[in-house]
Amino acid sequence: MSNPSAATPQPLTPDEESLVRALGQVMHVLPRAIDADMVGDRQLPLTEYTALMNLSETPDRRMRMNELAALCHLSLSGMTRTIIRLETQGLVRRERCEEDARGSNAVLTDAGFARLQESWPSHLAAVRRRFLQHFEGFDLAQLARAFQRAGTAETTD
Amino acid sequence: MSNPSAATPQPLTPDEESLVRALGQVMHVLPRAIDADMVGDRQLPLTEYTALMNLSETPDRRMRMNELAALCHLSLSGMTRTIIRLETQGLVRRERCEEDARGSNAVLTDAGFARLQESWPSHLAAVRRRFLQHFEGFDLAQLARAFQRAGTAETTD
DNA sequence: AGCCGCTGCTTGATTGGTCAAGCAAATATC
DNA sequence: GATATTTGCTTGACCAATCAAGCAGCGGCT
Repeated sequence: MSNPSAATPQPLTPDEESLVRALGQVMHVLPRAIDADMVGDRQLPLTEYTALMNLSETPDRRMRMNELAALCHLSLSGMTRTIIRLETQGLVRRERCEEDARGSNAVLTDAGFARLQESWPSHLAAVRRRFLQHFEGFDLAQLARAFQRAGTAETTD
Repeated sequence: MSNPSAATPQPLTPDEESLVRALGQVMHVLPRAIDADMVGDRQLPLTEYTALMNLSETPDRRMRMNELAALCHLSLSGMTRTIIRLETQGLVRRERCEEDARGSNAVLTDAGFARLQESWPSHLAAVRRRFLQHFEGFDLAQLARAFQRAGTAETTD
C-alpha cells in the first residue's frame, strides 16, 4: 500500500462509524416501513404519495413536470412514469401547458385529492412513529440544517 | 373520512417538517453521491463495496449468505445476485459450506481484498465529505443511538 | 430405513428506477 | 422567415432490487 494519493486515511472513530452504519440502516428500513404502514392502511406507495402531496400544495393543484420531478427527488423520466401510474388510477390528469405547448402540467384530480386526504393521516402517523419519535430531546431545527447541508449535493467538487 | 383512528392528526411543526424533508433529500442524494464519487475514483458500486467490506471484517474473510445479506440490508436473493456480480469480477468466490451442504460461503478473494483496499480511501473520504462533515458540532454518539432506534423496524406494531 | 417438513439458497417474473435517444415546440440567428 | 439550436417531456433499453416459487440437503419421527 504505497500509493501516495490513497495513503493512510484515518479510519472513522467508533462514534462516526456507528452513526454511519445507523444511517445506512435507516435509509434502507425507513422508506419500506413507512410504505408498509401506508400500504397496510391506505394503499399508496411513497413516491406516488409524494407526488400527490406536492401537487396538493400548489394553489391550483397543478405543476410542471420538471418542477414536480425536482420536488420528488426523481428524474424527469421517473416522474413521467409515476404520473402515468397515477393517471391510470385517475388520481392525476395531464394537460398540455398553455404558454408553452411542449410542457405538461400534472393536475391533481378530485379523486386524487380525496385519496391524499385519506392517506395523509396514516402517512403522518408513520413518520412520527418511525422517525420523529426517536428524536425527542433534539434540536430539530439544527438537525434539519445539518441534513439540508448534507442533502445538497455538490456534483463532485 | 369518518375512520376514528385516522381522525384529526396534528400537522407537523415547521421544524419537524423541514427535518423530514431534509432527511428525504439526504436519503435520495447521499447514496448516489457516494456511488458517484467512488465510481469516478475507483469503480465499485455501494452495494458491492458493502459486501466486500463486510466479508473483509470476518476473521477468515468468508461468511454465510444469510448473514451477509442481513449486514448488507439486502434480501437473500438480492445478496445472491450481488455475489454473482462480484464473482464474475473475480472478487469473491463461493464455496459450499462444509458442515451444512445446502449453505454457501461467500469468500473474499485476494483480488477482492486488493480491490477493497483500493476503494476504501475514496469511500471513506466520500462519507466524511458528504455526510460527517456536516455534523461537526453534534454529539455523534447520541445521534447514532437515535438513528439506531429509528432503524430498528418493528414490523408494524 | 423412509417419509415429511424445514432451511438455505437460487431462479423467474415483476417493479420502479436510471440514462440515452427521440420528438415536437420554442427560440435564436442569419 | 427559414434554418439551427435548445428545451420539455416521453420512450426504449437496461439494471438492481423485490417477492414468490423451486430445489436440494438436513433432521425428526415412526
